[in-house]
Amino acid sequence: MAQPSRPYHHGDLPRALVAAAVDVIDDVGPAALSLREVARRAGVSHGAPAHHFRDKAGLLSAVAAEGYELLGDALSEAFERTGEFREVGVAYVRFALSHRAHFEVMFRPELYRADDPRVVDARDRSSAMLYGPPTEMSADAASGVSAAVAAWSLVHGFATLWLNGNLERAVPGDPEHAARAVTAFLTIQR
Amino acid sequence: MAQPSRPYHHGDLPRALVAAAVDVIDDVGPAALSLREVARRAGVSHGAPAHHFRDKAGLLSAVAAEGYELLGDALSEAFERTGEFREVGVAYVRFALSHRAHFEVMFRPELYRADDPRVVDARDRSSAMLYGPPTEMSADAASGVSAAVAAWSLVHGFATLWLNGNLERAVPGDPEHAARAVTAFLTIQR
DNA sequence: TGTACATCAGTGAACGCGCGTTCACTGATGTAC
DNA sequence: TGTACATCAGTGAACGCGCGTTCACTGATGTAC
Repeated sequence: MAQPSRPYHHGDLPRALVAAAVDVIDDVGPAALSLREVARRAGVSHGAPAHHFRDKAGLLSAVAAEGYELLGDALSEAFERTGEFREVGVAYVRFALSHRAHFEVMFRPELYRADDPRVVDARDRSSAMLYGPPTEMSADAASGVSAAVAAWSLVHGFATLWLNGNLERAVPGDPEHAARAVTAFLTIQR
Repeated sequence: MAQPSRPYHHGDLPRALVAAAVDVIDDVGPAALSLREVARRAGVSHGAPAHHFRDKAGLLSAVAAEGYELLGDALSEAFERTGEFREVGVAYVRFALSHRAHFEVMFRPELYRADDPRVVDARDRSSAMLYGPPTEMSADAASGVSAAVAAWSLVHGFATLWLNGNLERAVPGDPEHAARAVTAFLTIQR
């Protein structure tokens, strides 16, 4: 009987490498990620990642793209489920906290190729949920944009501060609950 | 006549090294900073930094501490000058944009020793400006904390998104003006 | 005024390490005939 | 059914690099006597 050990061909190494990269980032942060450690965790030789992603920026571009895709999905889902823009913001925070590695890469564009087509597509799609959710914005367009920027800033700042451990003392409870409470201070008519 | 070249003793190498570190971070970001490059820019041998800061985390702790000190100063100054809590938020954004290197280090505590006494002191002092500015908070304390967290999140998120280039399309003008506009969406009674 | 000594700041050679990248290779798979 | 060949995936040795840290040293300064 042949050993059931790993076959020579992996099957879906690109996906496995992205998963391993997320794993590494959870442990050491996005800047300290090395291709060799990713290969190690995926159980392949250290030359293998270059085959699929060319270099480190290529791999992180895939992580960022996947992140924006997941974020876009999460935001649409929240709006469709509740019909409330506020819940889109809560979903943004929930995404950041539950996909920390993706989130951290996404907002460090110097680490990957921000003009990668898949990244651009996915980013535009999730931006659309933040700037132009499928309801009418408030009367004039400029203040509508400002309102969207204010909302985005609020939830992005909350998520960032939470991930950095800056809110632990002030907001000891469940972060999602706290995020919902914090969005109550925004006055956005729609 | 003796050459007016650099004397053997520097005079204030610790200060020069922190300044060089800020310079390096402006160029390559806080994660890619190396002690050797800092020493190179300060014009000393690569062994010299260890004399004053022990290691990289030590140097970055000094950058973070200086950052929190400058931030605390900026926030108090804004409140004393205008008497408006909103202008404290605008000052927060102004600080982040004009001291990018400090700001980026401050909010990446994994890069330095967050329990360094000088860091703790300076951080507490600037936190006090965010959480307990010298006016009475709104009626009940809990919602006062939430309000402060909301305000901090808003300006922190705005600054972070701006620094990452995420707002360029939506908010093309002067960031400080945009920041002031965005804070208008916060309803905080005081 | 001068000498000896302690202290501190900065030097530069040396070390070992993990990294990214390259490249000739081998294993596995699919397809044409 | 079988054989030859092309293609793709993954290997592993090799390279050169910049890094952090260590350490014996040398230069400069201050102080005691």
